[in-house]
Amino acid sequence: MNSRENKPGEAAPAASPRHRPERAHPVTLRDVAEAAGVSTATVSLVVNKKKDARIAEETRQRVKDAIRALGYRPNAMAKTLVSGTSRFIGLVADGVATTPFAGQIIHGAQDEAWKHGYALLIANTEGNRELEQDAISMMLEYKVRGILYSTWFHRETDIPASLREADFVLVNCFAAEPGARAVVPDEVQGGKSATEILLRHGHRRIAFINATIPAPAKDGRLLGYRQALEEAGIAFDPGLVMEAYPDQEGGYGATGELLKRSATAVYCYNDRMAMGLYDGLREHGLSIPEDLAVVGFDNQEVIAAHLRPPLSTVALPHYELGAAGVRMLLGLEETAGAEAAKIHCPTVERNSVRVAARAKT
Amino acid sequence: MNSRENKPGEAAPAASPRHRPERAHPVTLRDVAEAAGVSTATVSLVVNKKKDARIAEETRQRVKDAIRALGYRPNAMAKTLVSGTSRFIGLVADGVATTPFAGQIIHGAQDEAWKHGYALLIANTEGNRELEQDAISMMLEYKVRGILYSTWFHRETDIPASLREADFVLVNCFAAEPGARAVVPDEVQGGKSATEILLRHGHRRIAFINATIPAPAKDGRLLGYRQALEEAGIAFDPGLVMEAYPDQEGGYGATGELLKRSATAVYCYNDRMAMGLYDGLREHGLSIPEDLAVVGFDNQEVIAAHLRPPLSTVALPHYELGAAGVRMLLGLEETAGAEAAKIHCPTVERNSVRVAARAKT
DNA sequence: CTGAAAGCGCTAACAC
DNA sequence: GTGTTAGCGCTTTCAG
Repeated sequence: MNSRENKPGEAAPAASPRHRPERAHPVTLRDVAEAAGVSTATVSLVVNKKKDARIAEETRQRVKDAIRALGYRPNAMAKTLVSGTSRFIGLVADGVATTPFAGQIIHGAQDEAWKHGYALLIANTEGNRELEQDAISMMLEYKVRGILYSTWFHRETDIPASLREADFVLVNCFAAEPGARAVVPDEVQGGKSATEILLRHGHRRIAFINATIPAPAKDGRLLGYRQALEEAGIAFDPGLVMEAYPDQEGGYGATGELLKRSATAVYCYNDRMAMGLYDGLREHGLSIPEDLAVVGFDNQEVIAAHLRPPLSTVALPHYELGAAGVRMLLGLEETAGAEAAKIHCPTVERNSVRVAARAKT
Repeated sequence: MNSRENKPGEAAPAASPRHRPERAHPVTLRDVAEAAGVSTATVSLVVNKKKDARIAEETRQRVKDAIRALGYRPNAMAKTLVSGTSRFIGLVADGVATTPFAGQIIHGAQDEAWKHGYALLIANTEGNRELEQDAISMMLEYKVRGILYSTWFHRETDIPASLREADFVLVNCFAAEPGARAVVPDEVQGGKSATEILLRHGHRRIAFINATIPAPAKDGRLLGYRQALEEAGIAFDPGLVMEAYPDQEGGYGATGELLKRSATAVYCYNDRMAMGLYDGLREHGLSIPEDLAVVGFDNQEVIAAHLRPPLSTVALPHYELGAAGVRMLLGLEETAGAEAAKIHCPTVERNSVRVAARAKT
């Protein structure tokens, strides 16, 4: 049935100009063995650089030459078949590839996986349950070393049944059930850090525009704010916290309310709100940071770094989440207790906070 | 060395609370065959739903039951080993996972690949030649169906030698050498569309702030601008085109120059410049679109959709690039001539252009 | 030091 | 309709 025309041994001089180099690379271990006049076992040993196996230097060289001459490539599938587990790590995401900054989860996972000799197999499920199921099945069938199950924003999730057939860790999400390994951003510390930037610059009346929609981030960032105030010996004033939809329009819309509070600084739930707030403040003829200092959250590069003035904020450690997820999967990171591991959210200072405006109330 | 304690055969009632379900799933085709009292060939046939093979309904059912009962999963590696080529498509990127919006290339490729039964194997090389080499080797060893070689911004590239060992297509980049399949955005059409938005609203004196750095986008977008003017019967005025660094600061900095040109509308090389320009214009007390209409390019969601007013722009079709790349690789898309396929850049109208300001020069 | 041979799990002829 | 069998390319004892 096979209708290849090249007489074996002939170099097949550039058959079709483009398209598949379909000469099907039939160069196998055996071919190399024959060419070098040794057995396949020997070739296997030199290919895998087994330290213990003592091969005559002369033989080794002969094999290496043959490999080069024939353009041999090991067949990873055969290798995996024998060993039983591949060098793949699966990453199923409900939308990280879609959303701007969370692509960093992929990036971090990929770098870390690579570092340990693993390749990333990704599947974007866009939240589609069925697709997700298929993706996990596929990964299982390809004998992945384990699966990273990630979400594009920090939230609780349930664990698809088939996921349990593999070694897995949740990334940027967590499950109610104890024992499921997970890594998430440390929202509380982040909120605390954000507030502390302001505190450090002498502000005492600091407003917080929180999100309206429930999420671990909403609770955590508020808690961090309160902790920071408390440690600074400032009483928590509920009147200083507002809520708005967490995007530019929400931030813009909150301007009026905010100004009634006569705060000297404001900490926004995220950078997008801060961006809207910038516009609102400008319309009121107010300038940042002189009239009001502002800090955001997320460190959404395109926005934060290029607002005028550039926005001080706290970064969501997406890259680290991906990397830590891989490390945890591979058992390189200690799994502390039953809790999800919390990744530190670093502070990024720019110019939207400088001197305390009319500080000291 | 292995110190697992479960007696084999026992259901292992939640042995270790977390970590690997290391029961190594040794359920093979043969196991199913034995359980169902048929041969492996029969099981293989029902698993792969071969239409032609006529299997007694009763037998088929018995096999299915056995499969379910044992929790059988086919081993994709073994399957691939037999067939010679996997259901993988490799995607090597120099930074798409890193950059905000270009992650859409991954997304589009993944969706399209999945649609045809392929999974995506990705590798982010961050421009590192060596890493790139390793990534390609790995993909070759895993017998990928083909490789998508992509760049995070549209540019010329050279083709790594090992890439030729596979079936490949360039995505968002192109090679000097003819015959290499490639898919890129249609910059000229994009530039033309951007200009036409303005034209359609009655503007005749349209400025263009181009980028300072050389790129296909720089040339293409300018050409499109000129074509649009020409078709509208407007003479090209070199005095109306400026150049600036293509980011917020660049756009902001170009404000002064722009205002000297007394244009009624401006088309910016990208959304980031437009964002900076918004700030500049505002400082001059000018409003958009009344005093000046503006359009951008890229449709960088976080920015364009949420500026005040929301920015009209032309989208870079990243998702489509990824999808078209896969289609081309699979031979589903006709490769027209030796040229790279050009993907249409759709127009996204928002409110930064409305009525012609002081139109008619 | 190197070769022979037995599989890894599955598919595809080809019998029966 | 269903079973037998010969590999796919590689690793790995076990002999020699």
